[in-house]
Amino acid sequence: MNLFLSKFKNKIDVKGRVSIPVSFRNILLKDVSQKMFCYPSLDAQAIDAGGQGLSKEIYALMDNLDPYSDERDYLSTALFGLSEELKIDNDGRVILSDALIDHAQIKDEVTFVGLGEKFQIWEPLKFESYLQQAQKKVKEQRLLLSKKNRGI
Amino acid sequence: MNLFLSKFKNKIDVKGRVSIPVSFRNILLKDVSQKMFCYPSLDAQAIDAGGQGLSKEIYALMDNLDPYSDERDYLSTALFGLSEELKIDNDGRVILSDALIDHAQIKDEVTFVGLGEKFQIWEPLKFESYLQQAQKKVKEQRLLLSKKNRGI
DNA sequence: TAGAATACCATGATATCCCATAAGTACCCA
DNA sequence: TGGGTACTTATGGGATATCATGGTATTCTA
Repeated sequence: MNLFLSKFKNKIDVKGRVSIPVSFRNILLKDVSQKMFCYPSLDAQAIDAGGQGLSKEIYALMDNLDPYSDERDYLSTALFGLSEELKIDNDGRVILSDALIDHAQIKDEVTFVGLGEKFQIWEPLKFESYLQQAQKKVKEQRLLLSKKNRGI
Repeated sequence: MNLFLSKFKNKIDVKGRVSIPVSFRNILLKDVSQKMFCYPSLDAQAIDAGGQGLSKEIYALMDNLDPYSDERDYLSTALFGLSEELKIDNDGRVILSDALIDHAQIKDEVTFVGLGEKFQIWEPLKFESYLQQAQKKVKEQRLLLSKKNRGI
């Protein structure tokens, strides 16, 4: 099982190119599409990204919704309207669209964060503060967890 | 079953490499991945580490949570975002990431401490004081217990 | 044909590989 | 039992490969 793990901070050059960390890249390049699927994260100021698995997951999620519901309209606008399949170039780089950059408030550096079956792309400082928040929440809930799962 | 036992103090060289104690290494190398899975310990200033078993345990823990909950987002960020699968080189060494070194306040030496199914990596002095504290706690517990059950 | 997108190349930093060595440990046999 | 020999392990160092990143050339397209 290949998971997106760890975090990496990379630069965006004057042409808007950014290197995908090699460990993430290798997972993405196993797909036939050779693309990076991404869309604005629904609850964070970040970009959600992954391979074909993630794109299929999103399609499936949409399929479960009532075709003429507001919910579906909203989701398909929020997700598909702004989602992209970015081509990975020969050097393992992608160019993020203006819409995605805008959503995540990215400037000239990004932090890639592995989340298992997908990953996120953040503006580095925004991620650091989110991480602190996440760690705090996890610690608060750790007592609950440790009763079911020893030692983690 | 193979358990991580005992403790070992090893050096970190100028390239950041550190030898995994051979008894630990042999357990890790039984996995196909040939990797050491690790992440910052949630409750100690140390690194938690182990083989694929540990990584699967974490993955299973995550799988039990609602896919679109805040709880899952926080936990996957704190765990997957900060965990790593370090490659073990031909000489049985790994290179710890800056983030891990930072968390554990490691300089140029580390203490590997076996904890059964996983192990921890500590800055040696920090581990010694933690150990003393732990032993003190154990003695206190003993006194309490021995009043009810003589001779434990 | 200009501008943008894409492919191709260059480079410094760093990780990885491979070999050397010293200290320790196990082993063997007189 | 003692002493020597062959392994094992931790650690150091040089050579090589990889990666992120910057830049140039080529192709596409409008």
